Amino acid sequence: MYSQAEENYLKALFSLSNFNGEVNVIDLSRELAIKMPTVTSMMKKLAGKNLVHYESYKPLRLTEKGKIEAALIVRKHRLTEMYLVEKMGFGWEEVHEVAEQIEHINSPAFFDKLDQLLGHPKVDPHGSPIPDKQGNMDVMEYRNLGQCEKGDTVKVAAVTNESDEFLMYLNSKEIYLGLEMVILSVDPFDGLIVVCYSGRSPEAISQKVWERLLVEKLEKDPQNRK
Amino acid sequence: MYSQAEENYLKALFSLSNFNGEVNVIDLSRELAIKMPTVTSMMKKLAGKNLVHYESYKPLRLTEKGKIEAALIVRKHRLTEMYLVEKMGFGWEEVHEVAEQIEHINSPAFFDKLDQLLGHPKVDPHGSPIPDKQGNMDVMEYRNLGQCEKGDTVKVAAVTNESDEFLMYLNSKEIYLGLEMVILSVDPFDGLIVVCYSGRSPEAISQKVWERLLVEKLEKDPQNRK
DNA sequence: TATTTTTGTTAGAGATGTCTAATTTTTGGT
DNA sequence: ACCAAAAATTAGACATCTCTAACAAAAATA
Ligand SMILES: [Mn+2]
Ligand SMILES: [Mn+2]
Ligand SMILES: [Mn+2]
Ligand SMILES: [Mn+2]
Repeated sequence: MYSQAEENYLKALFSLSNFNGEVNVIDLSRELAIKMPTVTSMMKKLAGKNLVHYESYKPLRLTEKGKIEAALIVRKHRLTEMYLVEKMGFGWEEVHEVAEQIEHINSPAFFDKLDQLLGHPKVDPHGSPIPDKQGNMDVMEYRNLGQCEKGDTVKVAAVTNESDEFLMYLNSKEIYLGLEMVILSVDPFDGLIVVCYSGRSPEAISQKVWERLLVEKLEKDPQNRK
Repeated sequence: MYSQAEENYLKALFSLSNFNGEVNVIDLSRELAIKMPTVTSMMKKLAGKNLVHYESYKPLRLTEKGKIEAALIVRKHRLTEMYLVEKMGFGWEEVHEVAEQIEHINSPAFFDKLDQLLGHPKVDPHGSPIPDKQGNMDVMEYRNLGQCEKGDTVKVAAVTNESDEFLMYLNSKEIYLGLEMVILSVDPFDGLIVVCYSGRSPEAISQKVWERLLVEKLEKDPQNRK
């Protein structure tokens, strides 16, 4: 239906859309590593296909149709990642690149099968929600580790960066989705957070790392677990 | 490494290469449904990459490098088809189109994983041999059903056409790879072959169908098999 | 062998998606 | 309000892959 290039622009617009849904040309340009004039001309093309609202010098916005089409590509990407991890035995640090390619495959039957074999999963291996077949995506209400305080018990719910270096760093620290950790201290000066998990000795987490971790805050009730 | 277009030309050249390895521009043009001038210019480009021997008005030939690259794409196609059928539950009539796309994915780890999960299969769901990682492909010595005679017992070994209509026709007749059939009669005039298999009542097979079936001739020894 | 048909090449153009250089508009600081 | 910096657009070019029209070579036929 849409070219691979068009799909990549839609997906980038979708992920850059903030609360008001506005995206600047320069941000899209940086995200895709494509120069601004190229972005501008593609935006005019997508506007012609009713996928983007475009007016000169105004911020970009996806149309309703554009949002749905983008979400459907994100769906294919995330189903692919989930299948690669759950059914084929890849690590969560190995799947983003190849999913970036497989998401452009045109075969509804193929992606329906992934979804079926996975039992209609709601999140991908990085904790991101998988949009449904209508293009609706749940908004997850996770918080940043930095928004927690000493004494909180939190559960790792998602990562906001999929680079293999970052994920391999987490692997080396034995940090994975679902892991529960207790916050021992938060340093307001350098942003260092010390946590304890899995019965290991306390571990310092730098801001660079915790900025990329989303967590769920658990009730302070150590009784009813472990 | 190579573009999707280049890969499709390589694969078509590979499959059209007959005993002497020569392919005419017009045949490649028909196979790919691409006009002859376009084919000529792509051949010059592939010759520049040392994948094709090209001389004006002479038949086309893949270089050794071209043969290997082509075989490696065929390998990806056939591993994909095998995985879709064996591990995901697709029918053999559903997989060719999507494999046509997935074969262009650039991810050695992905195809190595398919190969490993499948236990290093030697043939695909249509009975075609899967080239190894060096690009070597076995030459199967199957014969056409038309080259058999009354009384022969044969085993269906491969199909030479992957259209879903043909494969669904075979499905409807309960003909599949590995099926053994006895040839009851061969009509030299209209090419009709009557066979018996699976304890069913005799079935007439038209030339259009048997031309697309490759079989293995079994020893005439009804003793050691049911 | 001469003619016709088939096959293949050349020339020129269009669609897509990218770039750089130059210019314009908007934004932010003084 | 003015100026400088940042952001965005316009203009023009290029690579890739495709096409049609015209022409040339090779093969088939008479
Ligand atoms: Mn991803
Ligand atoms: Mn992509
Ligand atoms: Mn196939
Ligand atoms: Mn293909």
